[in-house]
Amino acid sequence: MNTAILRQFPLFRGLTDGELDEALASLGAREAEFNKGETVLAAGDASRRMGLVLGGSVTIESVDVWGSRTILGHVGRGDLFAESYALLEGEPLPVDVAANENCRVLFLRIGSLTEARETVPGWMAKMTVNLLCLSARKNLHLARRSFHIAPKTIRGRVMAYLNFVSLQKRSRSFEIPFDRQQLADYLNTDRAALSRELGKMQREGIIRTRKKRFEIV
Amino acid sequence: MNTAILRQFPLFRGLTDGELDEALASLGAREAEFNKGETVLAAGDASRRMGLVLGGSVTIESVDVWGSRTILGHVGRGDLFAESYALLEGEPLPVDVAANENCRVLFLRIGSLTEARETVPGWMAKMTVNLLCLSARKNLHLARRSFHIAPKTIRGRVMAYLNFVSLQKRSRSFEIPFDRQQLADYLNTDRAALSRELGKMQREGIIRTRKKRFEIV
DNA sequence: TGCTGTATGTTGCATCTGCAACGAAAAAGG
DNA sequence: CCTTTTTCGTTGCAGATGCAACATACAGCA
Repeated sequence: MNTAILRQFPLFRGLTDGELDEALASLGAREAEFNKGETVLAAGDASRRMGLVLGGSVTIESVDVWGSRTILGHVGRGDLFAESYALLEGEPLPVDVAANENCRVLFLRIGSLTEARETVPGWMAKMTVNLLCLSARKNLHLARRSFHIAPKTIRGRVMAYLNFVSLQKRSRSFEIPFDRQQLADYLNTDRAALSRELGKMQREGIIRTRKKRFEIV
Repeated sequence: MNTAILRQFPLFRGLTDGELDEALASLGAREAEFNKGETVLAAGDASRRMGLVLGGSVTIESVDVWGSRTILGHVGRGDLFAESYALLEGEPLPVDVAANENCRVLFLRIGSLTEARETVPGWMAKMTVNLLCLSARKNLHLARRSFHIAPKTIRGRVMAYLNFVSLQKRSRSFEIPFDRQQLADYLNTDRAALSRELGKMQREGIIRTRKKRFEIV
């Protein structure tokens, strides 16, 4: 395992070479490769492992009792998955994780981070802080999206989202990181209906848009 | 400040008396009372404080540029608010926090928890772990709700939610913690439309329900 | 018991949305 | 330059949803 590469990831930020080795050993680090379509973690898994995507990407999906599959999100290089479940006892994984393309994953049993102990090794203190930051950031994104989806009309959602990006970029003219289909998925709506509403908003002079570029009038 | 009471809260779990005192001092703990309706934290606040509700409850709300207010959530005794923003630099608070009723709040500047340091005091290690657990748990709830709201029809949302509660309680018959209005709010839909759909599902024999009691057939 | 306020069910209606299908435009690839 | 693929806009239509208004059931209380 190439520790030089691992240290690039936020999860291991600040760790010395020695600490990184200790950490990997203590957390039962195990690297694995998956081909596109293979199952990385199955729902119900109680092995308390989280994953760090070293390369490629995985998909979080849910299969309900009727067999219909819902994509809940994508996780790319450098990002974690199943970390909340790995941390909390008694929370079985409610979703499946599948390889979105050929990918490499590092599994870590991070449950031990939360066990009470007399003295805390340096690597553990640092990784706990790193995990806390990552968790807080994921929290921010989840809360933000939940806010953008809250309005019951497509127009309301579009406004909430564009308003947010505009504030973030400090400009009334900006580009969004989504194409139409992705924006529709993010806003939990239909692409055609989204296009229709965007067209209507343009005709009303509220916004101007071409492709990923938007302007709020 | 009554430290005996504070130690009941998960945030301070495992801290000794001495550690708790140190922690409160180092984090600039400040207790404050608010009357119903008063602003606890205003959007844009960059003071990097998080809040712990000691008594009563507060409301997270957002006011958009048109002045319309949206309730994003309630935070009750023992729960935290604004912790993700307090932890992450450069993330201004995007929402308002207001007193839902007369309440007492403990403010803490927890940003220092993430600063690199040579030696980590005991209280800091413990509180970091506690915060990590709380953050992970909040994450779980956010992800769960986002999953329950993902279906585009009311029926789909109801099924997703009831399916989850049923699995959690390991029974096809159970009570939910929401009344109709609250369930509608949680599922991001209209109460009347929800009632209509529940009635339809009953006539179709999919479920049986009276008040908060549900049975999946 | 009777009164009152709250929670829940019901319904009409205008509107919105999902879905499917199609064509144009742009991008990608030879 | 041409072909193929992907992205995007448009539209018809059936069905779902939000909203408002009202009826009913139920619980708390004098």
